[in-house]
Amino acid sequence: MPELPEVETVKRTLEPCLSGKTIDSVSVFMPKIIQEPALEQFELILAGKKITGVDRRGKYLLINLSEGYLLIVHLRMTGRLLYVRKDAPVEKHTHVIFSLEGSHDLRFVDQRQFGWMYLVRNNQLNKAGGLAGLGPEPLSPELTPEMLAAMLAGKNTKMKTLLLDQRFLAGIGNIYADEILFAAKLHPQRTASSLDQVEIERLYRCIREVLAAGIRNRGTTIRDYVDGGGQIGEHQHHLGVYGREGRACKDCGQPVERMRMSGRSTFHCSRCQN
DNA sequence: ACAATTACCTGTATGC
DNA sequence: TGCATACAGGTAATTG
Repeated sequence: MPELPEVETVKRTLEPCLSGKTIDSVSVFMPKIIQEPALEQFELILAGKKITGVDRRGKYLLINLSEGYLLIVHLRMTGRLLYVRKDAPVEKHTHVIFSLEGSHDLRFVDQRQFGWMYLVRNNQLNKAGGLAGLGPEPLSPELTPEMLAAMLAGKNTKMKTLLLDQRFLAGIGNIYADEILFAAKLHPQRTASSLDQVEIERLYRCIREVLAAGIRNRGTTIRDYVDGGGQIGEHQHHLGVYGREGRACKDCGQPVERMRMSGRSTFHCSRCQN
């Protein structure tokens, strides 16, 4: 569910609440969420650690802890990390509770149980899932149009598939992939190597603009997504094609089409996107 | 290299 | 009302 703009919004809403707080204790109700280390170790190590900061890499949340530890969380489809008062009722599908010093908990809630977390030393983040293999951050200054051109060169993969590949760029998912291609006027089935320089520069600009707009609007809430404070996003009101099958394209009025690519619903306007 | 399918889960929407 | 089916923002593993 959450893509880069949503995870970034969670990060921004949690950071001021968590930084400097000590974790008193941890309760895990769904052991399979914890990938590493063993459950007793997970709870034992976390007790007494202080949270020193919160970062994001792709769709991963990185919670920095004292003594060189790092808690890595991936929300997958329906995961939520919520900063809530300790006296708030424990909602359904609450799988982990971090009891913090003071009045609040950090709770991990996940209806579909796809999310997971790793606790590692902060020099061993290669231990956690696909984190080490992530491509560049789409919004970082290090990504230039020239670099994007080099990444696309010689690839026969279709653009929709490529944008979903976390090793290509980190953090783009099904909604923003469709929105980026619509903004860039590129058909989802175009192959990477077929883009000319003008199209690459347009793609570069649209990747950054679309993701930045998602962050500005505090993420897209279709059904489940909320930020660290439980607030829904607003970007669903600004979507060009995603979820708009049969409705008029905002640019040309022709009905938006839906197809299936890489097993995912893919929306596009066949008049605007070539 | 690239594409397509399945699995992991629960909940919701749709059609009959 | 019940029941079956399809689908949902992600990723990893498997097969072709």
